[in-house]
Amino acid sequence: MDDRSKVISLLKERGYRVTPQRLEIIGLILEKLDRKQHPTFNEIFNSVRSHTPTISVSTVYNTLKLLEEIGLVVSFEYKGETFYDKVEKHINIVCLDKGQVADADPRISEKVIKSLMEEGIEPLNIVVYTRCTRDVLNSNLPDR
Amino acid sequence: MDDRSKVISLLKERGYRVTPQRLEIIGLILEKLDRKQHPTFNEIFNSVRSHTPTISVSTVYNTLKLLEEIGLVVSFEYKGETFYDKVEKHINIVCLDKGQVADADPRISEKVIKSLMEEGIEPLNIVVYTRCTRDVLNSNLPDR
DNA sequence: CTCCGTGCAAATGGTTTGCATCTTA
DNA sequence: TAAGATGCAAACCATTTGCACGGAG
Repeated sequence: MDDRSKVISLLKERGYRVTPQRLEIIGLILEKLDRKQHPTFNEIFNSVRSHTPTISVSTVYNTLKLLEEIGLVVSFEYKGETFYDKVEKHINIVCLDKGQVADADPRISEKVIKSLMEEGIEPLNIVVYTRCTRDVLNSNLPDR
Repeated sequence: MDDRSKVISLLKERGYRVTPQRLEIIGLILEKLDRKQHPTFNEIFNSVRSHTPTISVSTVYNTLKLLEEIGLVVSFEYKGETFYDKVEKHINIVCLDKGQVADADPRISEKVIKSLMEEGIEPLNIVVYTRCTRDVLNSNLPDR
């Protein structure tokens, strides 16, 4: 069962309705996250709008909040914008110089998360702010 | 030489003027950070205002940005608010349930920062979002 | 005396809210 | 058909901007 189907049954389970708008948003955000992107609200809103021009901001906001609540995505804020991300455990590196966001090397993430878990901290999302150099961001440069 | 004096000479060095407003803000924020607080913009603004009622929002914003630039503080955003913090290396735990912010146990922070540095990442600020339990936040519960 | 900094008010931009209308279950 | 979702516009709130005035160097 893929993520999309999982989310749909989760929605039904918890008494939320499955609407075309929600399906559209779920499909698009999963697509972006699969590509290792860290989409902002506006990026998500714009791609949703390009498919469904009448959809409203409030619907997209509500849906994203819902998806966060049911554990499909996590979010964090930077420079006044909300970024969305997959729940899968990893570290987000925010480059203070360029304002870019990228995943840290999985091996680093694994090590750090292990340290945290050993001390009883279950991280849902980790954001590390740094002055980045290319080699830190590795090959995971954001492609937006 | 204490932090306050260091900042003042840094300002002069870089050609920034030392104004009574800046001194006031620097004094108050250092006081809060020394108490292990994680003040928001509004908390800082309000205490500054209570001492200097005519100071403007823009001055406080400008000064905080300046202090971040010269490396006195770091900041991160959560639920639409900006939190300020000391630069000293440590991990901030944000509790998604209660919206509280607290420092992680120094021993955990040390371990995690060591892992990051070993991989060439120099963290200026680390924020871990979690569903907190009292024992994770330890004795470092925020006192605001 | 000259810039830089300040204060004020208006503008901006992301997010939320209220409400009438529509739709899922 | 009834509770819940949607779309729209207005409201909100944190932050930024423009500009005349004031003070640090």
